[in-house]
This record gives sequence, C-alpha cells and structure tokens, in this order.
Amino acid sequence: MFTLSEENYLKTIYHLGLNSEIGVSTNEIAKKMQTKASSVTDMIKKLSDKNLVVYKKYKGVRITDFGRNTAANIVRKHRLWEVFLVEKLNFSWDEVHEVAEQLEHIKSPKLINELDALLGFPKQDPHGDPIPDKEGNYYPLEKKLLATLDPGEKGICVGVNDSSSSFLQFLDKQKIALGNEIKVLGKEPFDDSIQIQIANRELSISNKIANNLYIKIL
Amino acid sequence: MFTLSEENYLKTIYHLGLNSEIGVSTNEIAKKMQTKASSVTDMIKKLSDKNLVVYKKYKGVRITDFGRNTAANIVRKHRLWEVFLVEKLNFSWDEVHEVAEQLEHIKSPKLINELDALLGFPKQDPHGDPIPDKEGNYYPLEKKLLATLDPGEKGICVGVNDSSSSFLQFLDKQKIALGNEIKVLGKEPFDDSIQIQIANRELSISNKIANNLYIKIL
DNA sequence: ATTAATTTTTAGTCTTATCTAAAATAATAA
DNA sequence: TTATTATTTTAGATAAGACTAAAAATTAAT
Repeated sequence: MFTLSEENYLKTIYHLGLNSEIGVSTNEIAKKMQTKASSVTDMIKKLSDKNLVVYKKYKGVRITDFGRNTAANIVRKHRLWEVFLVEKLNFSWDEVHEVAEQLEHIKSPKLINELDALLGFPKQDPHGDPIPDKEGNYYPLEKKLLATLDPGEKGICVGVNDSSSSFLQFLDKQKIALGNEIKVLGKEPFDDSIQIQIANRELSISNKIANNLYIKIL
Repeated sequence: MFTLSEENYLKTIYHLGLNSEIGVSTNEIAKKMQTKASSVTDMIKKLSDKNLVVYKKYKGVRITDFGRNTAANIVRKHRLWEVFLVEKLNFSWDEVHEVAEQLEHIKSPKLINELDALLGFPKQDPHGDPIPDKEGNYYPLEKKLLATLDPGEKGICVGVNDSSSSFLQFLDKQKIALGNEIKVLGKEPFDDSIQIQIANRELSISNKIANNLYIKIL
C-alpha cells in the first residue's frame, strides 16, 4: 500500500500528465503541491521504486499504467465522496473538496463499491467531472469552454474548470448551475465579456468566468 | 489539531481510564497499542504538552477534561461511521471496526453532524456501545454480563464486550443478535457453561462467551 | 558556441514517530 | 530493610517527509 504523501503526489502527477504527451516536470509538481523541488525529487524516487512512475534524472516523470490505475482509483474515491456529501449530507458544491481530500485516502474496496451503489452509480461529480469506474476507465463528455462559443450557439452547462469555492459561490450567486441551458447572445471585443441568456435572464459574464465554465453544445 | 498518532494514543488512554479511578500506566498503553513502553513515554509527553493528559513521571497518566472531550468526539465519529456502514452500506457488524478506525480521523464538524442526522441520531453503535453527543456526553445503559445472571433471570442482549470479528461471527452463526431475549435456564459448575433459551431454542454457552455478552435485565 | 539563466539534484538538517539498550525508579519478596 | 524483580524513563538510532543551500545539468540568449 501507499502512504498519504505518495498518494497525493501520484494524484498530482496524474492530473498534470492528463493533457500532455511529455513527462511532468519537477517544478510543475512542486508548484501544484506548494512544496519545494527538492522534496519532489525525493518523492519521485520513492514512486519510481514502487513502479508508479518512470523517472529519468532531469527529464521529469511519466506515470506508468499501474500508477495511472492507482491514481484513477483515488480520483474515483474523491469524486464518489463528493457526490455523497452533496446528495446525502447537504453539502454545497463549494464545500466538498476539502473533506473529499481526506476521505479519498480511506482504504476499503467494499466501502467504495457500496458507496457507489448507494449513490446509484453516478457518472459525474458535483462539478461535472467524470467518475472513473473500478477499472479506472471513464468517459469524458464532449464539452467546450463557454468563452469559445460563438454568438447564437447554445448548450448545457456541464462542468467547471476551476473548483475553488470563490468561483463556485459566484456561480451560486448568479444562479448558474450545472444542467442550465445557456445561449450566447453576443461578445464584447473591448473586454472579451460575453452576453448570455440563462433561464430567461440576460447576464454579462466576464472572460475569466467564461473560461472556467464548460458547455455541452446542443 | 492533533496528529493521527496523538488521536490514537488519546483514544486508548480514554478507554483504559474509563473504569478506573487511578492513572493509566505506560505498560498498559503499550500493550493495548502493540508498541513499546519507551514510545508511549515519548507520546505521553506530547499529549501532556497539549493539555490532553496530566503526566507525572513513573505515575502514569490521567486524561484531562479537555482530553476526555476530544477523545469522546473521536469515539462519537467512530461509532457513527459504524452505524453508517451497517445501515447504509451493507456491512456486517464484524466488518466495521477496521474501516471506522480510519474514518474516525476525518476532520469536518459538518460532516459528522450531517451524518448523525442522516442516520436519525442513533444512540448506540452496531455492537450496542453508546454514541456520545456533540458535547461528549452519553448515557451508558444498565447492563450485566450474561455470566453474572442467575438461573431463571432473563433479559435482552444489548451489547458485546469483545468486538473481535471472530466473536461477532460466532454470534451470527449461533443466531444471537442484539435485541434478542435470553433466559438463563441453568449453570454448569463443572466448566461454568450456561444453558440459555433464545428464540425458542436451547443453547449451551461457554463461560468465555457468557463473559462477553451484555444483557439488560427485564 | 559560449555564457547566462533556469531547473533539477544532492547533501545535510529538522521533526515526528518509532525502536533498542541502558539507566533510574518503584514494587515485591526474603 | 535490603535485595531482587518489574516498570518506566532516558539516550541514542532509524525512517519518512519536509526544508535550505550548494552543486550539477539543462535550456536560453547573446
């Protein structure tokens, strides 16, 4: 089994490596984990000894199939717990991350499979992120950033890029929720803001917001 | 906040001190925690620095009010999670301890209070042990060991002294469950075994078993 | 292609939690 | 009451995970 620290490093490497073909750099990991590069080097060696990553000095790390599977399982647990917190314990979507960070390290296959069943085998977490199955597979849904839509296009709000509580609370305040239909009315070249229609309301959305909201095109 | 190790030591000291007026000895703790006396001495100093226990060299430790409150809160979490595992996730009562040992260290007041509500504010865990409230108070029910009952007496099975899975599985096999009515038919002086009637069946129970089953007298 | 800047690694230190072995204290027995 | 035994504490060592500072390797710039 793996330590808490090993699991957290592995998870970070998994996420950072998802959208890139090349290895993940020591500095990238250090930045993401708010730690020092030297600590990362130390840990990378341990992960490499356990065959979770392939490491070549000065060349960064690449996750192995075994590492990816292990990481996906942690992500699965994290996201299932998030669903549990929202669906069963009245948490709002901006409150779940911190607690799920703790719960994802609980070791018990039965626990997580029964939890999955209790929740009705959900496919997405409260932020719209996909939940891997037992084998670590998941099906990312087709989505685009709201900022990339052209005027006239419409779609369903299906996820967020930034899961910080300040962003999520902003969405709550603006009454923008997953599942809402959004239509782009226009774009303002001056500040790249976007005019949208949502639930019969018209809103002006800043570029920063539009770059953190995922839309499934209809 | 406290480390995982600190919480585990504190919990042990809390349990060991429950039924004794005097302090808990270093060796007692070491034995219970499967560790060495020297490690216990080290940890005791840390707990003392944090005002969780009062420590006098060679005199053992006594838990403080603050320590007792902290420990009761961990026990509360442990037992609520046990109820959750049995009621919601189809665990049997002999499977819950190990997982609850992990879950009891999750830090989130909201989590545990919502869990309490989800479960309908249970007063006992699956083994019949009382669940402390938010303030650390609980109401131990009046109970006697089956071994102390006289022939003719009857009562309800309300708890176990030993929560090991082998004992719990034995009870399952004999179809002895919490809530069952048990009547003592006789006692055998030769081996201190006890003849009981339970659900229209007659059983002979060894002294060891009878010393680990709690009965509420009717 | 060298030099300069950046990144990464190494070496050594610190803290937490453990251990063993030895010393100190307390409890028990003669 | 003194000697023996048992318990507890101290001292010193180890491993995991983190850090700082310095060295080594890579990348970028002139």
